[in-house]
Amino acid sequence: MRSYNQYCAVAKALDLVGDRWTLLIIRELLLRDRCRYTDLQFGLPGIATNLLADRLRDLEENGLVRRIDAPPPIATTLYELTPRGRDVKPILDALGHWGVAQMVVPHEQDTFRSHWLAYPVRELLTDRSPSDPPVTIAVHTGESEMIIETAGGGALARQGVAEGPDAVLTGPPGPILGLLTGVLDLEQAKSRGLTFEGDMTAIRRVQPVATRA
Amino acid sequence: MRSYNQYCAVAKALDLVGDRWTLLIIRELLLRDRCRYTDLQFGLPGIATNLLADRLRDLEENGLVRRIDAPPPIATTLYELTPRGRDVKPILDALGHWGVAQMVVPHEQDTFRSHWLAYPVRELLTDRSPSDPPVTIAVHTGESEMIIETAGGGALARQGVAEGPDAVLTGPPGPILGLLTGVLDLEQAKSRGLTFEGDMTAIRRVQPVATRA
DNA sequence: CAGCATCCGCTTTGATACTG
DNA sequence: CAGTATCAAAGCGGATGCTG
Repeated sequence: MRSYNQYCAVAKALDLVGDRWTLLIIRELLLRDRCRYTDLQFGLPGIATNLLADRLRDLEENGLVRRIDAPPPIATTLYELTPRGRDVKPILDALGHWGVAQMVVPHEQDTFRSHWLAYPVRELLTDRSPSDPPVTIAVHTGESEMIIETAGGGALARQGVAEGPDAVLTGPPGPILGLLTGVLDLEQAKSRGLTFEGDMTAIRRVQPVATRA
Repeated sequence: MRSYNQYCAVAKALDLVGDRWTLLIIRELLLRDRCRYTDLQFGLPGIATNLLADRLRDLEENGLVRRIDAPPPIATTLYELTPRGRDVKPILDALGHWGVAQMVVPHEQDTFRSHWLAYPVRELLTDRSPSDPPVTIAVHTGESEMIIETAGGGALARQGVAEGPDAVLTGPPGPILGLLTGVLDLEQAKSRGLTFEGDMTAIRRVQPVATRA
């Protein structure tokens, strides 16, 4: 809880959420809503367990996180954001929007969790024909199945199993995002480990208009 | 340049701008445009000089900052943001927007620089009667004079000397912001060191509508 | 097993001093 | 002015141990 000691709005914000790992903890709580300590650990590969405990304590003291002692049937502590903590979302959105540019070249040793897809999908993909019935793309990458759906003129990702998807993407996240964003064409993506089934027009529909392969 | 090694847009952004002091350096370069090493030091009270040098090197390597060797008449190095660096602005805006809530209680040992007013003024103040001719408020706090002006339905702060301002605020930044935001009334602000001259209706005009004292 | 606390080697930070 | 050099202290990451 070191402070910059500057009477400046940005510095005051960073005093509370600028420590290493803190914004990523809030990312997890935003993406997964209320969850357990172990869920947070899973969603934050690389964090030391004492650091996670420390940060959660700090966040609780500062009123961004609330701790819920679930009743006997579950008998575990759950963590969730307070309203003030949820207000951090625009900061993460801005970071995500700026950070997607850094994802085009996936790094070899990067870890990955399925639910992280939410940011690039929302920031990068679109719906080129919003008046047509929505399309569904099943994505098999990481630890759990994800669904990408067109909605409200854009595209959203959520966890779940698609019934009768228009397309199915399987493989590592790099070529999957590469194909979805149009940075890679189908052949390039396949050569990097992607398996594709279904209708390519569903893919083309969500590709961003500007940056086409 | 430690990385989280997560294939996630937010983590990738934090890999580049998440280190301590980095976002505040970008704040300075955004607020002051191109400036010298010493100007940055002045705008970043508390930073160690080696850290500033390290961060500037990292930022340059990552393509966010450009170094300009000014020709003989000036004969000094200037730093400025690249387009990619300027794209960080929405992140700082989101942080500033969220962080102003932390400014209502100024801390005793906080340092202050006049140009930092830009964030709370833009985020907090408004123009309650945009159709009327604009008002000007001179602010004397910190090391240089600032002008607050209504414009485009809101209020902006910039460095400069006002000619014939509608009001003049002098004193520490806490009560000045307190009065401007309506958290303090004139008597409370005066008792905390504020000196006020001019027309209170100019102050009331920029006060936020929701949180009135 | 969930939820930490402790210990330890290493890196980063912050303060100061010094140099071209 | 624009940094580099040095060094103590704090923070971090990894491993392990403890408790309900």
